[in-house]
Amino acid sequence: MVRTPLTPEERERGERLGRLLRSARGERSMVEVAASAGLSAETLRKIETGRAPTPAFFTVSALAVALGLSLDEVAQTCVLVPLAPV
Amino acid sequence: MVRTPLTPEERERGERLGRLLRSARGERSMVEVAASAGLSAETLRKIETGRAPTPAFFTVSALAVALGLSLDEVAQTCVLVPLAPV
DNA sequence: AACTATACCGGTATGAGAATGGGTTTCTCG
DNA sequence: CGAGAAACCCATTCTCATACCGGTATAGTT
Repeated sequence: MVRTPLTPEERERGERLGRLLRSARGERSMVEVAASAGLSAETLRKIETGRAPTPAFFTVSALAVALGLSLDEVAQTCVLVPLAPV
Repeated sequence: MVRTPLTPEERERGERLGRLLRSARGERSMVEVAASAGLSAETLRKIETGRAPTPAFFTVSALAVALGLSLDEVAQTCVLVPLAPV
């Protein structure tokens, strides 16, 4: 096995990331935010809809800057799923 | 052109990210940190050496957790390169 | 009704991340 | 000297991110 396919958990994580980014976008248009972050609107749409569940680090970083988000908060929101609590 | 090849600037950015992660690793071994972050040692080595200049967001996120780094600081350190100074 | 803007969707193409395995070097310790 | 760890390097392979295209749907405006 060379490259493990994405697990359902990873896809759910991507969906959480997408929902977070979309809510942060608010009323602004996809085209505007995507241009502000330096990526295509199609890519932004796929990330927001969860169809690109594991985007590149600097892509998310640019989006966080464009949306005024903290990367640490973004990561925590997406990763901190209730798994194996104490 | 469907997928633009990485520019030299993007590769330099990846090298900065790699140097930052390596210095944060300190005396710990690659195998240990990679296992702690849930990725292979080869992948960590490629990221540290800049041969994987645009790693996935959650990969860097897991590394930041394993190394005790702030994602925002990581992003700033890598993106905030002295370009076009006054 | 026609036009515009926005977003969704499927398909296509390509570059690159991620993992594996094998090989090499260097260092340290028994 | 031999064994082991640690890091580097290369080749291969699978999967996916990114981008562009065309088409569709909806809502708002004129």
